[in-house]
Amino acid sequence: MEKSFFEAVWDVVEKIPTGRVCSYGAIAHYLSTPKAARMVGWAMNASHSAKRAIPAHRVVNRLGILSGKQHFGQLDLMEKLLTNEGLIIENDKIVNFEEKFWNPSIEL
DNA sequence: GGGTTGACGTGCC
DNA sequence: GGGCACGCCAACC
Repeated sequence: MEKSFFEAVWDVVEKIPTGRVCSYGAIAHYLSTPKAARMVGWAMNASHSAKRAIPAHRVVNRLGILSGKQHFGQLDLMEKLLTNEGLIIENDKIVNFEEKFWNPSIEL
């Protein structure tokens, strides 16, 4: 019973340290499928069905934009969560994105 | 098996 | 610098 892509993505996402963020592309690249960044986002969409709690708010696109905030129910929720973890959000974008960026390929 | 989808990324205008 | 079009690949119907 091999883990599906979703589970593999979730496994990586839930390892993102608090106060750190990651991009879909970085996760996809870590899974040796750099072109499949869209699948990571899709896995996030399916994270609601996951048994474990997936910190999907720590996953943004490569620009550090909270592209998936509309999937959190409240548009303020994702930003609020990240801000609560010490990140700086401005116009739905992480200001200190590069500073807080967490690359699984390097740090994991 | 085939077409559609999607919380992306890159390139081009 | 912002916006649009194409590509990419796995899951879903």
